[in-house]
Amino acid sequence: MSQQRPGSSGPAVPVPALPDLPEATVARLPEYLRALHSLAEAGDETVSSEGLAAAAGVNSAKLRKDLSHLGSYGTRGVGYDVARLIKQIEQVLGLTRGWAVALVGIGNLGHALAGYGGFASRGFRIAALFDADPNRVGEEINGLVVRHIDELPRVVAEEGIAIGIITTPASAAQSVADQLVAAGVTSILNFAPCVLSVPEGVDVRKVDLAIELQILAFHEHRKASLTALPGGSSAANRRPARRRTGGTGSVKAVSS
Amino acid sequence: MSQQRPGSSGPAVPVPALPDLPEATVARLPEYLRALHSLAEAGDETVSSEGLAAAAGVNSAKLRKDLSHLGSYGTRGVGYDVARLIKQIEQVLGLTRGWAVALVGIGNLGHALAGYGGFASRGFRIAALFDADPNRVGEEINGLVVRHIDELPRVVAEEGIAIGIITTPASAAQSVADQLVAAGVTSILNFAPCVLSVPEGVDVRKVDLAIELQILAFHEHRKASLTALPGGSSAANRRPARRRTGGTGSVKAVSS
DNA sequence: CACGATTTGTGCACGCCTTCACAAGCGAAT
DNA sequence: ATTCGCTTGTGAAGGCGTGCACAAATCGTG
Repeated sequence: MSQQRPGSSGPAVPVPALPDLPEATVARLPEYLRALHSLAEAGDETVSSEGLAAAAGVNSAKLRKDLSHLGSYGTRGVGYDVARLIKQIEQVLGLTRGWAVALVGIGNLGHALAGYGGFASRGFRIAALFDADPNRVGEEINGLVVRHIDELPRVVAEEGIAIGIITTPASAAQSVADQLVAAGVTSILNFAPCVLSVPEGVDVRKVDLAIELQILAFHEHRKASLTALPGGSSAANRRPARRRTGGTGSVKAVSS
Repeated sequence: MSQQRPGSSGPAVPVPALPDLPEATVARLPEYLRALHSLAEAGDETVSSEGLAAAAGVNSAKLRKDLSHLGSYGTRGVGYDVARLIKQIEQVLGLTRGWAVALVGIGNLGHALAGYGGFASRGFRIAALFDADPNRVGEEINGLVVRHIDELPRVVAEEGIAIGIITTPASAAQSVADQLVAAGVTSILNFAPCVLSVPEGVDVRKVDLAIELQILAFHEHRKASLTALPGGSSAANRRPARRRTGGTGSVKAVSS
């Protein structure tokens, strides 16, 4: 594998040579990053794969393989240098520059996201707020003034915005997505419960809160019907409180 | 924790025998459900796998396989009966009963979720709001009064709450999770950026908004470095606007 | 009744991801 | 210098999920 690794200390090289990362790994890197920041705050200078895996809620073997994909920097017998690994991951994820983000749809959720502090602390700056409703335009949230969506193209260009967040009702989402794309945005985080149609080259990630609840409901539903079954009290086969993360559980079935 | 699905209209067979659903399928069923509701509103009575797949943003073969897992109800040569399929999926997901949900942490995000209309319309009722801050207790949101978290055990029992949503800061999340579990909640949707530790049998799903942005940033970062590469203007190899959903794109690398 | 058009349901092969298990490598202690 | 304990990095195996391609089934029509 190509494990390019120019001196990282010298920020001379912007992007060494993007390693080929499995999508599953990319999705976990941010979680590792968060865990690392937490460890750094606690004063830890190094951490073992076991320790970091626990903090991130994953399997340690998986963690090691993930890190190995980006030309890992661990020291056998010791572990990983926390500060170094943070820089490495931030580099790979492209977080060394700040990203300007446009937020469209200042309703309930949009309002909350506009005021959410969790973005700024992780390299994202909400650079502009938009809405189509003239009554909302002009309102100030967290130091930002809500603009009319017609200004989108100009502001996107001015601020160098590449990422957009859609928090409009589903009925408006596609239109907003089209406008974002037309304005030059190439990554969209969609909170509206609908499928967006975008041209090749534009990335869309969807977050649907109701869907998350429905998935939980399924498991809840299943658990409920399991307890009311022949197997009797399955308390016996419960393991000694194994700790789980957001991870998936296996879905076993009751035969007939 | 009783299950109980009241005999919905007609269908003689209540719950044949919980089918063994792959987790990936479970995660997609809610999306199909949303698409189906949309089709029903449009007046469609039947839909082909191709049509439904398009509306849900997935491959038609995948859709058929997913549906086949729950003892499919399609008619060859015709398609699926929309109303019937809706009932079927709702049955499997356990949405025939309404789920009472507790929301803990009435900050920016919690406030927004408390007022979010997308839950009620999909079978979830926010039954109670909690916060630890005495200043927030008593506030009324959307007809609900914020209670102190000490009341959690009583209210959970009274309202039959099985699902909890955590929208507190990360520092408080673990403690809140413990309290939820102690009160009898067995499914948690966690918005706090941290790993929760819960006993076996409790499901946790995590939604981290900053992580979503970081994943987008990675792809954006990659796209940016690609355009600045030898290949020249890749405008030529753009396909005629292939439509994508929240789905994943493959992460191809630049070999050299 | 027979036929053709259409669409479902699924066997199969492929690729990705996960997990195990272990050799290689590093540091500390003797 | 050597040994010993610990931890990383990875080869290999297994499982899961995806997508193709096609047989089976159903409806409408003549």
